[in-house]
Amino acid sequence: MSTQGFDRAVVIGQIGDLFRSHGYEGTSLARITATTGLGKGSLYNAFPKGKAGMAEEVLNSIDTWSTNSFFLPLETADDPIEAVIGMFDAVRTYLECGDRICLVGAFAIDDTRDNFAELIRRYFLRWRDSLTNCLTRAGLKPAHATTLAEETIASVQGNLILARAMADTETFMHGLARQEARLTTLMRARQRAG
Amino acid sequence: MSTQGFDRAVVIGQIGDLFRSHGYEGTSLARITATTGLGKGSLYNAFPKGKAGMAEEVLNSIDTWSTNSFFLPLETADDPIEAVIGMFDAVRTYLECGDRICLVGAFAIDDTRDNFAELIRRYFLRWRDSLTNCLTRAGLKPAHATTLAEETIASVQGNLILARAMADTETFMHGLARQEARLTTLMRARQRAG
DNA sequence: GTCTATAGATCGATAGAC
DNA sequence: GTCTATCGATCTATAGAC
Repeated sequence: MSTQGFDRAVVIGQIGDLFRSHGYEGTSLARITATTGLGKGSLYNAFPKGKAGMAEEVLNSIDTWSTNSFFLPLETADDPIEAVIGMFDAVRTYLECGDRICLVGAFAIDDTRDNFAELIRRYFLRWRDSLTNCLTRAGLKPAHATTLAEETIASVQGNLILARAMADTETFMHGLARQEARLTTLMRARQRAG
Repeated sequence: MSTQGFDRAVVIGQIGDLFRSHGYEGTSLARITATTGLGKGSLYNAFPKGKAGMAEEVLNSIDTWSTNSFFLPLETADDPIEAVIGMFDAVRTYLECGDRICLVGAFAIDDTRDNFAELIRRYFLRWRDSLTNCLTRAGLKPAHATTLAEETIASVQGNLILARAMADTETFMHGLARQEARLTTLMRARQRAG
């Protein structure tokens, strides 16, 4: 039975935020019990695979959220420019203007990656390919679109690190705004040309 | 006396690589003794402040290396274009074409940052300002130069994450090459105009 | 399903022999 | 200066009462 006395989605969100703050290794079960209010018994009942299982579910929930919020819109929206703008808005909201990190990217940095390699790889491939798809439908050449997509994702991840390192979230917002303008300008130029 | 039976620089390099692979929290003293071949007694004799002290020295050694390898050249070289190319070469060498991560950036991601905030902040500010300085001397407007400098650092950090996430170092090399071409093209244009 | 108690390993750090 | 032995705390995970 799945008659649990707590909201699984809420708990997954809380655990995700712990991973964001302390990293995978730095997030102890003691911290998780303190934040969620659940005992270890409840946690292991809900997540039989322990901490690794929790991380997997957190990553999957991020994937689901991203799919609904911008992967699918990028792949199917009638107006590609709107979809790109929507992606930047979603990213800004999700990353709280640079205060919050991208957990998938964070896990990719050290050997935490090796434990979730396929999930991480799929996530970034999907992001790149859905954005490439969108830019292509806007009239850009596929090779150019792929390059732009990779540069956009790198821009998000890099500006996040830079903003955190300099303790200045405006750095993140400005960097994202420039990249957004770069894409929309190119798309609008194609729109006028076509 | 500093009569130690080992090469301190080598040990610092080994510890730095451990931090790169496992993160700060994930790097245990057991791992450090296994890799360096030094017992805990030797380690605490050499680093009285323990793991935090080791991390501080690792970060300082990276700062020193970067200062000599590209901060100072960016600030003083007669030929700004050469200095920018030299910076990209140094970064490619240091990060082993994307196989190795930037430890300062990695520490900036989670709350490890809080323990080394000033060191991390100073490092990225110096990088940004020395590159801005170089681009300005090449004839670019200061505001534009600062923006380009931030975008370049973000590009390095972001392409590193992207390459690791997709398990493809070519992504990193291509991203870096494009950013390098972007900067040198702008500088050469100013050179012809001036 | 949730809790407390606890196992067994490992953590960072220290003490003391040599 | 380097080692081994060990401390007390903390780690992930499990057992068993309720």
